[in-house]
Amino acid sequence: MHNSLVQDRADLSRRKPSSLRPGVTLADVARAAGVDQSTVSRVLRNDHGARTTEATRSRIHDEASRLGYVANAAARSLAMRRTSTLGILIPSSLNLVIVDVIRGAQDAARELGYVLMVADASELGRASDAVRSLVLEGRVDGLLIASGTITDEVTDDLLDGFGNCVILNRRIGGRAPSVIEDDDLGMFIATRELIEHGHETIACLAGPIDIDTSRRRVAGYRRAMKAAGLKVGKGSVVHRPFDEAGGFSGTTELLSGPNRPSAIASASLAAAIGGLAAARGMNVGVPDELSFTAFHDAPIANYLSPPLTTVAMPLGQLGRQAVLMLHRRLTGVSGPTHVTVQDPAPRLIRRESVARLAKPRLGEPKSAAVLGHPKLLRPTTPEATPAI
Amino acid sequence: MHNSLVQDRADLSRRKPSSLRPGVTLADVARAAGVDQSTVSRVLRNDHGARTTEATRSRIHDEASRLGYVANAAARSLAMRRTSTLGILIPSSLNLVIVDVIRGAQDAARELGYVLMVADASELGRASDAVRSLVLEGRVDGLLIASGTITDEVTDDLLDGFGNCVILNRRIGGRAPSVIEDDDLGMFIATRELIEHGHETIACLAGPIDIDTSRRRVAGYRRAMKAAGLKVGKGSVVHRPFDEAGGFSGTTELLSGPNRPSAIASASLAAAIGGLAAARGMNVGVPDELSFTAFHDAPIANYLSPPLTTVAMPLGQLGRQAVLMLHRRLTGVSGPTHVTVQDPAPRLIRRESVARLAKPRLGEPKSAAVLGHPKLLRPTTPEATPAI
DNA sequence: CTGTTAGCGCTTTCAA
DNA sequence: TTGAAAGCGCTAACAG
Repeated sequence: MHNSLVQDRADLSRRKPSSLRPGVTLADVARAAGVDQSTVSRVLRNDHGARTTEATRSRIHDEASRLGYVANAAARSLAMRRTSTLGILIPSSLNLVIVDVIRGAQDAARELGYVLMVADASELGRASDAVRSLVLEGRVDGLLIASGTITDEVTDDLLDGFGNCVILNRRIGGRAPSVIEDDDLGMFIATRELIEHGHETIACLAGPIDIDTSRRRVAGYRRAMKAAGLKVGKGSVVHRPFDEAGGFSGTTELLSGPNRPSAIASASLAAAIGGLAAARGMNVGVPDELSFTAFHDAPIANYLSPPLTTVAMPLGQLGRQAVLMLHRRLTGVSGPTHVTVQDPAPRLIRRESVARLAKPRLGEPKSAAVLGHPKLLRPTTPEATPAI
Repeated sequence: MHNSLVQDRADLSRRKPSSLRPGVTLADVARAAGVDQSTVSRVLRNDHGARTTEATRSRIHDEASRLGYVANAAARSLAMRRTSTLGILIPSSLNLVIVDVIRGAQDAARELGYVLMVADASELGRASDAVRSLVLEGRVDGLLIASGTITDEVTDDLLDGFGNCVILNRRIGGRAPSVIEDDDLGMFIATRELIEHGHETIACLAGPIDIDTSRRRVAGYRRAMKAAGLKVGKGSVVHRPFDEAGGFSGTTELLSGPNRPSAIASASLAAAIGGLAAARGMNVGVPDELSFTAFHDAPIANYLSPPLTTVAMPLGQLGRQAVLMLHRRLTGVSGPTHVTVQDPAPRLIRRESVARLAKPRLGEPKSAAVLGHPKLLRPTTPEATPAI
């Protein structure tokens, strides 16, 4: 009596122009199966103490699938006080490599039963607005921050009001949990490759000076130089944004300076692309007159002129580990709050942008006097990639 | 006894140390302001009939901001039966240009009061899973589909159960609302540029043959050829995936074929990058021996060798219009269900990959004698782009 | 093993 | 102008 009345009213008022969901609810299934909705809830969710008759159990499942029941996320979130959703804030200028991070994070999130919601860091103009709409409005249980644009200020806000976030590839005053790649090692490997090809005057095309990620990469470069007993000349490290234009500008400066390097280790892929263009513009042949390495790998590296030698970092693991850490925090499991992804080690991918230094410095001939032997590495097999 | 055991177990597993939201609710504000929560709700939302005393009004605002109140999205969604969230499905292999679409969509969404949730089309393995978690679970009010990976099958499912979606840059059997760019015009413009430089044997590096986007681009190419009275030779249109590898392979085929083109109009940017590499690999100089144009523009085009002449499409508007259309549908406002973005017209960006045909074709091999006149266009000024 | 009963935090009639 | 009350669809004690 009362019930049917309420029911009708609900149906009436629900007649919005276009209904969003199929609209079949737990109650519908319950009615159809002749049980209470709490029973349906238990069964459909495999509730722990779910000792249910096989009969009702299957009846419920049948009805549910017959009606096409899907639980409503908002209702569930409200009742459970958790959304099972994780957010990831990415730089507004989507760079070449972030997609690997996202993919890794997404896979891990799915495995743990979360939905990953990616948000452009410029989504609401400023990052703090994004934080507001995601975190404060309770759209996500936790947040991955993979954007260098987020200022320390915003991050502080975040950390104060909301502990459930982890920073990717950036360390901020040790306060926020973070997972980083081994930037130092990666850059070390790239630089070493250059050194092993006989280069001694090696410059570093670094990122913005105020980002610790950038500093770690420079550190790896310096470490390699030191290990080889090489000096880092004055002005051999230039700081520029991690993009093509930055690389162009930085490389131009390096090549115009007093002691021109015979090799450049770039701290990013995009900058290396710009650097290649700059060298070309100054008629400096790569790799004959200038060797070049890039940090991070992407398919495009294969198709540049020349194909770029890069060091591929375990970006997918970065995303995955970040999700795992976040999950631990959300579930109260203890664990490290700062991890450096080591597992798939940085991998040097030799292509054609590094050559042996043409003439040895100071009559110190390198034993393997083979000149640059650009292996004619064929680009990889085409794989399907759809249009937008 | 038994019960408390279960209880304990539950509590244990539920031990979520860190609460997700500040947790201040409408009731808290109401209590603090000494009014009912319904009043707070009205005031804070500027309810239309909100005839409220200025006194209570400001008191409520004060308390709300003092307490740092932010409405909970789940509760609101549940009560209002809408999430004010829009989803956008993007290709798992994030291409160079999708970011502009996302940005346009995001801006429009924000203006209309939506949050845009971007989801990798491979989020849950298959697109239909993504649809499930977004649409069926009611996480979004509507969905933009900007992914060619989504098969027509999945799309059909979508359309059946859920009308509130619009397809970007793809038309599917006329059933789903869609907004597309003027692919035909864009390709026409690129091809015409080639024609105006004296080329007659012009090939088209097209996308997958079964995607209508791709067909429209080819149509533009053909239209330009026809308008100039030029013939499209047999095998002058090759279909490949819209990526570097596809472009590499397609270009290789074109350059190896019987009647080698003096110019290639690529139907995507990524493919053009691969094409440039292929030409290089075959020692075919661009633009001296081969002119090249690409469809869509991105900063990287400036830094290739040679810098690519492209046609920039109004991708931001594409995203924006799609959101507007979706919003119309959600609010029951009528309007066109198929729009072609015309407003910022496709724009040809001349760089250095197109040269005047060295000498009139006699169907003879071209000597590398006369060259074009590559303008030494400097790459654009560096702009800040942060690291991941 | 299943049903009853309270909410989760918010919106929204309907009264006052 | 404001308050009371009834849900939105779901989960989670608790009782039977």
